[in-house]
Amino acid sequence: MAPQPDPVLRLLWRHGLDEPPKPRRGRRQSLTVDDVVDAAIKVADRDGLDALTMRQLATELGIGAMSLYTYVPGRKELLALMADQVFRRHPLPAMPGGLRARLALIARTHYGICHEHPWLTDVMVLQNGIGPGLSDLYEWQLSGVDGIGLDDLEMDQTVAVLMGFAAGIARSQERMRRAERASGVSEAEWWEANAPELGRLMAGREYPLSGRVGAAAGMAYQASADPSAELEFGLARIIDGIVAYVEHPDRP
Amino acid sequence: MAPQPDPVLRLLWRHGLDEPPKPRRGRRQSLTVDDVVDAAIKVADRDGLDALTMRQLATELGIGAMSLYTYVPGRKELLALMADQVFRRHPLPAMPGGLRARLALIARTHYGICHEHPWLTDVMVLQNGIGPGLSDLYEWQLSGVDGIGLDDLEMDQTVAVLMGFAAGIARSQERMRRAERASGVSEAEWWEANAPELGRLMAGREYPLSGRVGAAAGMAYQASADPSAELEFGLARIIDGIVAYVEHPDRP
DNA sequence: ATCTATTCCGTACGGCGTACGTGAAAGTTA
DNA sequence: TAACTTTCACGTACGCCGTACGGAATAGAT
Repeated sequence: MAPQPDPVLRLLWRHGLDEPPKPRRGRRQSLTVDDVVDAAIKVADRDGLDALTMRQLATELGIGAMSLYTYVPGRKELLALMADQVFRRHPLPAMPGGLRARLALIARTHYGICHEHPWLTDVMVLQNGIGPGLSDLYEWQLSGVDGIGLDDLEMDQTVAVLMGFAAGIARSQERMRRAERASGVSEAEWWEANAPELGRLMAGREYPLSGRVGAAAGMAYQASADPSAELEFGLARIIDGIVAYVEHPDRP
Repeated sequence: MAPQPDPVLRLLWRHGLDEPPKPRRGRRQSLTVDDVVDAAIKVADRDGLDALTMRQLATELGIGAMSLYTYVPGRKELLALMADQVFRRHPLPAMPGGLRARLALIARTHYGICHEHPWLTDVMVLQNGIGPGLSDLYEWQLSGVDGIGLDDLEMDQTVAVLMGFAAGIARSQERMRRAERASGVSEAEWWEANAPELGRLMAGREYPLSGRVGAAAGMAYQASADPSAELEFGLARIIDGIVAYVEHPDRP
C-alpha cells in the first residue's frame, strides 16, 4: 500500500492551518495544544525527560491523564512537538557581518538552545519531525553561510558540523550535570571520594598521558572537563577550518 | 557524611582484581559478568536500547529475571558496563605517522564504535563510568595528539572535539535509521509520500534557501542528508583547523 | 552430617503508556 | 424548548517495566 502522510505533520504545522474542517459542534477543549506542549517543556526542563509522564503532565495541567490524548496522539508525538516548540520560541538574532561571527553565532545559538533544554538532544534522535521551528532555524542557519562561495551541499554540511559540535558540547555538559544530580555530590567531591579506590583498581595499568592531562584539567577546572573551554577551543578550530576552506577551497 | 566510593567502579574494573575477598562458600554462579554484559550488548545492537529489558535479557541467557541482579546491581549499572565493554573490545590500531592521519583515525575510530552500537551515545550521557575500556581509549587518543606542541588542556580539548564530532555524525545517522525502522518506509519514500502535504502546510512561509539546499541534497543523496559526506567534509575542516593551530598557534 | 554463605528465582508492588467505553457538554436542528 | 449529534473528559483496566523481598536450592567449611 502507499504510505500514508505522517499525522504528526499536521500537528507540527498546526498554526498555519487557517481553518480545520470546521467542526463546530461538540464540547470545547479547555486547553490548547500549545498549553500542553509548553507545560511539557516546563516539566522536562525542571525534572528531566524521565519525569515527564503523561499522568504527571496531566496533573500539572489540572486535567485527567487520558484527556491529554485529545490534544496529542501519544507521548512520542508530544516529544516531537516539544522539540519544535523550543525551536519556534527561540529568538533568532540578525546575522552579523563577518563570516566568522556568523559561524560562531550559528553554533552558539544552537548550544544555547540545547543547554536551556537538556532533553532536546535526546529527543531529536528519536524522530526527525520537520516543523516550523526547525525549518525556520535551518533557513536562518543557511542564511549565515549563503553567498560565500560554498555550494549547496557544502552549505548544508557546514551547518551540520556546527550544529553537531554545539549539541555535542551541550551533551557533555549535561552528562556532568546528571552525574552530579544522581550522585548528590559535585564532580570534584566525587573524584575526591573515589580517587583512592580508582588508583587501587587501576593498579597494573599505566595511563601516563591521561594522568598528566587529567591532573592539568583538574587543576584548571576543578573538574575533569570544562564545556565552556571546549566550546571556545573547538569552535575556534572549526571556524578556522571552514574559513580556510572558503578562502582557499583547493588547499591543502 | 563523606560520600561513599562508587560501587560500579569495582564492577567496571573487575578484571584487574586478583582476588575478591575470597568468598569461597556457597553456590557457584553459572555465568560471568562478561557473559551478561556481552549478551546485553547483543540485544541492544539487534533490537535497540528500549528492547533491552531485564526479563528479555534473562530469557536470552536462559536464567530467571531476578538472577541478573546477582551479576549486576541494576539496569543503570548494566548500561555503564555495556559502554565500557564496547570500548574494551574495540581494537585500537597503531597511531600512524602524520598528524592529519592521527586526527582522522581518532575521529573515525570513535565514529565506527558509535556506528556499530547506536545506543552508545544515548548511554554515555547517562553517567560517566570511568572503566578500563574508556581509559584505554582516552590514553590512545591522547597519544595521537601528544608531542605536537599542544599543552595538556589543548590536547584534551582536541580529543573532545574529534569525539564529539564523530558521535554527532553517528547520532544523525542513527536518527535516520530509527525513523526508517519506525515508519517502515525509506526516507526517500517518506518524502515522496509527505511532500505534497508538507507543501500545503508550509503555504505562506518561504524557505528559499532550505528549498534549494534540500533539493540539492535530495538529488545527490536520495535523502535529506548523507552522514558519510558530512563526516568527510566536517572532518576535513576540523583537521584543517587543528593543524593550522598547531602550526601557527598565534594566528587567528 | 550439619552449618553457613551464596545463588537462583517466583511472587508481588508501584508506575508506565495507552486502549476502550461511558457520560457530560456544546452546537444544530426540529 | 426538546431532541439529536458531535466532540471532549476521563475512570478503569491491561500488559509492560524495574526491582524489593524472601524462600528454596546448592556447595564449601566444619
